[in-house]
Amino acid sequence: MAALGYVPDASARALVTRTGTRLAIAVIGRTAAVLDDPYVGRVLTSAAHVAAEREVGVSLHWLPLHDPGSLARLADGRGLGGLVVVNPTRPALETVPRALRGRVAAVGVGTRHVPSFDVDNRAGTDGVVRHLVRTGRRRIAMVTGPSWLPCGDRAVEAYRQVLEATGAEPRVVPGDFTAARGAGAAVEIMTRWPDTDAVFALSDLTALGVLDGLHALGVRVPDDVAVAGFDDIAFAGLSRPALTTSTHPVEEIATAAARAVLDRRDAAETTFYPSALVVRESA
Amino acid sequence: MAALGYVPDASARALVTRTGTRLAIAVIGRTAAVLDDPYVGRVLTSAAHVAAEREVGVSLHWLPLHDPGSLARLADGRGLGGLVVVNPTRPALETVPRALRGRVAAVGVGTRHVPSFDVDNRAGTDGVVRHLVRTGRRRIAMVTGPSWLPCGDRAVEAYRQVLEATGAEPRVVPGDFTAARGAGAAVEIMTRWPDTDAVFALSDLTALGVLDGLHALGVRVPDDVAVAGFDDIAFAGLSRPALTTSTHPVEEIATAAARAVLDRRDAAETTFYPSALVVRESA
DNA sequence: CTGTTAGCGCATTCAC
DNA sequence: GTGAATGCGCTAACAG
Repeated sequence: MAALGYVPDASARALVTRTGTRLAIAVIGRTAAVLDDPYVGRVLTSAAHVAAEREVGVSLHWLPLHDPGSLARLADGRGLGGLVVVNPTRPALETVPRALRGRVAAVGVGTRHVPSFDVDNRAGTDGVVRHLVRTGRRRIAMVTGPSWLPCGDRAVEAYRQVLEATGAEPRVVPGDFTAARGAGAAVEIMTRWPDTDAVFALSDLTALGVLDGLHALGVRVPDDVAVAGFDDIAFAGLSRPALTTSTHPVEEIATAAARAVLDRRDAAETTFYPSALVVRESA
Repeated sequence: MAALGYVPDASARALVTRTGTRLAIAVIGRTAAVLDDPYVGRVLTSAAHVAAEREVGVSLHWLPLHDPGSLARLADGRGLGGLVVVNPTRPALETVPRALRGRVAAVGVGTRHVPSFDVDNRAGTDGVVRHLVRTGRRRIAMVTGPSWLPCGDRAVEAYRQVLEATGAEPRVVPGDFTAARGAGAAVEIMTRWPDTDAVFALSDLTALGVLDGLHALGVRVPDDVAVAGFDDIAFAGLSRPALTTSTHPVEEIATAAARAVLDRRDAAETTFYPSALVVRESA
């Protein structure tokens, strides 16, 4: 039959199975940091590409962080073939209705019922901070992500552990993934701890902002202070100095999440993807 | 009835109207320049957001440039609620079947049957080049886009006209929208015309590459040579020196194109969106 | 286990 | 004009 070029009609199937023909991508958070994040575009692009093979489409939903009902409302809608939640919080995931079990995946932390496809932030951070230590840095500061993002916890923990091993005090400053905050964080760090010799930001955009902030302070990178980012966004290699960072297979992660949902494969509770150090000029 | 919260079922409607529940985004070209272009992500994000309101989804398709049949094959598939073609060539648009008339839009050049939503490249280029002239530059070179991209023609034409008005000779070098090519183009330009005092690239990524190339040659920007880009990508404001460019409402354009298709509004043959000069440090 | 049938929710058609 | 019937292409439930 397939030899005759038969292709099932997605709409008809969706109608009768009451299952919908679209894959919703829900991004938690509506701050500028999230809206402008190229990361979301990469996830969406990969998902839309996977969806194309299955005759379904993807839709994008930005959900407010502090409205627990919004995810449930989205998931209740008809026409939903599946759901991929980006950067979820665990409480938010608890609100997805049972009916969607097996058709939900998370890019970020997951729960017992929602399989997670995520970057191994712990190992990634460990790799970056160890690189800083290996190249002679000892007074290393870290700019974190938004406090509500659970994925940042593992990274901060890894940073603390490496520093503890070297006997150094942690110097943690809160960030929000924006470049503007990076510039501010740089000033804050150099004011509080003037002898800082390295800054690790949990976001490339923030790291680029740190580069800017340090430049404005007259601090040379990497001579005086090394700077490292996280994610390896497209521009990381184009900044001056080119940004040392850790690269993540975002496309691969998003593709796997989309496939897991569309193919109703029950994935492992958590699948970690490697974070790989990319040494450029800034550290 | 709507007061009772009635929402039509998209799948059922799609089934009976044989019209599909997804909006396909077809991107013409499979070169690295297109695949890595953040522009596509922005278009897709906007389209997916519009689609979300309509209970439909979007799918993404990268079409080879030299396979005229690919667009027709895509358009023939069922499940297609509409089609938005990004960066189309006119011959490619001619291949979309009649059945889709009224449900196709182009982001880029259009045809009689395919309404176009596009940046006013002519006015944008005019604005940038005039700015260079106004700030004292006279020997201005231009790095174009891929030759097959029709949208570049208007820009090159505008560039030539401004230069003609100043009595200067055009210095046009072919580009491909990549940063790597920008670096190469910079070398090429400074070799062929060593007295060049400004470079305008029809792509920010290329302009950033030009910045790199000039830096390697020991040329100071903007003191020796001014550099201007086109598009105002996210990183344009973060490069050093920050890139002077022209900003485009990509989200607005993509949203309008998606709406035109999904709402079956017959749009004007061409809708131009403004290109607005953003003066930063590089020019 | 194979073959048949009812019906998903809507738009279109036809009868009135 | 308003209202009932048909069928889009498929899956699930059922009968043989």
